[in-house]
Amino acid sequence: MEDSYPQLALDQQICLPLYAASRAVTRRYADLLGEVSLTYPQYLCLLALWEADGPLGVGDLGTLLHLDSGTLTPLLKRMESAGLVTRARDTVDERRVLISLTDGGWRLRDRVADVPARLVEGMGMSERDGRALRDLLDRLIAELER
Amino acid sequence: MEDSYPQLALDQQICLPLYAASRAVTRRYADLLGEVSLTYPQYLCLLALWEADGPLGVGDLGTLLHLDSGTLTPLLKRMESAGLVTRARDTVDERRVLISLTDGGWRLRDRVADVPARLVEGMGMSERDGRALRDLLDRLIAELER
DNA sequence: CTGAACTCTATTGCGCACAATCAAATCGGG
DNA sequence: CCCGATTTGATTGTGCGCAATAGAGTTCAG
Repeated sequence: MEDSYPQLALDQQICLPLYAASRAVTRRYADLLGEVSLTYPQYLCLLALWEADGPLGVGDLGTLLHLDSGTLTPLLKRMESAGLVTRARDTVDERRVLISLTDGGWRLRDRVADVPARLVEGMGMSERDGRALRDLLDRLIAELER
Repeated sequence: MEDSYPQLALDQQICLPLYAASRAVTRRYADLLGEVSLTYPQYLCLLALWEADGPLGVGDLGTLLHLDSGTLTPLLKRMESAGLVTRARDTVDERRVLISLTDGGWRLRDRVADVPARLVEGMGMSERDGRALRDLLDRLIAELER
């Protein structure tokens, strides 16, 4: 066996579990969100808009979700086609496009209210471990996005 | 403010940091791997092949990296075009396609040997926290893939 | 007032991810 | 030996992610 590159061993990498876990969670969300024809990033946009309780610019959503306009623009257009949001130029600053929830977008809130609980249930993780994980990840993000 | 759906608050979700951290790490890898024209999943394939020290089937790679053939087939064809691997039917079981490293694929090993160290450096995470994070993620993956 | 710098979104192009489907090869019970 | 079930990889179609670029709108120094 080759041990000349121990630092390249697959099970030494922290990146692979992070990458695999993220995709595994996304797949689980896809199962839960398929019932209401939402993808996981679309669901995240709705979370942000429900919480903001008012229009958000594309850039605001990008900041909240760490996504850029190249991802968000087509995603938001699909959500507009699905009747979940409207897109309108800000009359004050016409560079901005304001995303607002439609009634249909608001209505979905009830239908996904149980999703977080159902997800956590499938993760088999204690409250304490969950907090520890979120804490480590938040620190990692802060460090990497400097 | 709306507090009727506390479980839908963005900062309560564990999914978002996981998702954002994974993409942040991938972006960092893209910076490091761009020098040798590798993408992050391609780099993971190489890690697996270097370690196996012999041909792997597409399915073997899929198991190791938690990826399926729909992702791997075109990815491996691109790596074949780049002269890093060869793809050949297994003469014993002709359903299988064996992926082997070329000399060019082996040569990259030296050129990326410092990547893990450079990544960890930018993550600003102690050895202990790194182990704790990997441990939590491994348990999460095991639970979600049941 | 004006033009250069800056901000914000859209577009393009490429590379994943993955569900669904398919076809070829292999295996296994009868 | 044969046929149905299983395994394996390829294909197709949709939806992200993101770098690079473009272009309209805004700001601000001079």
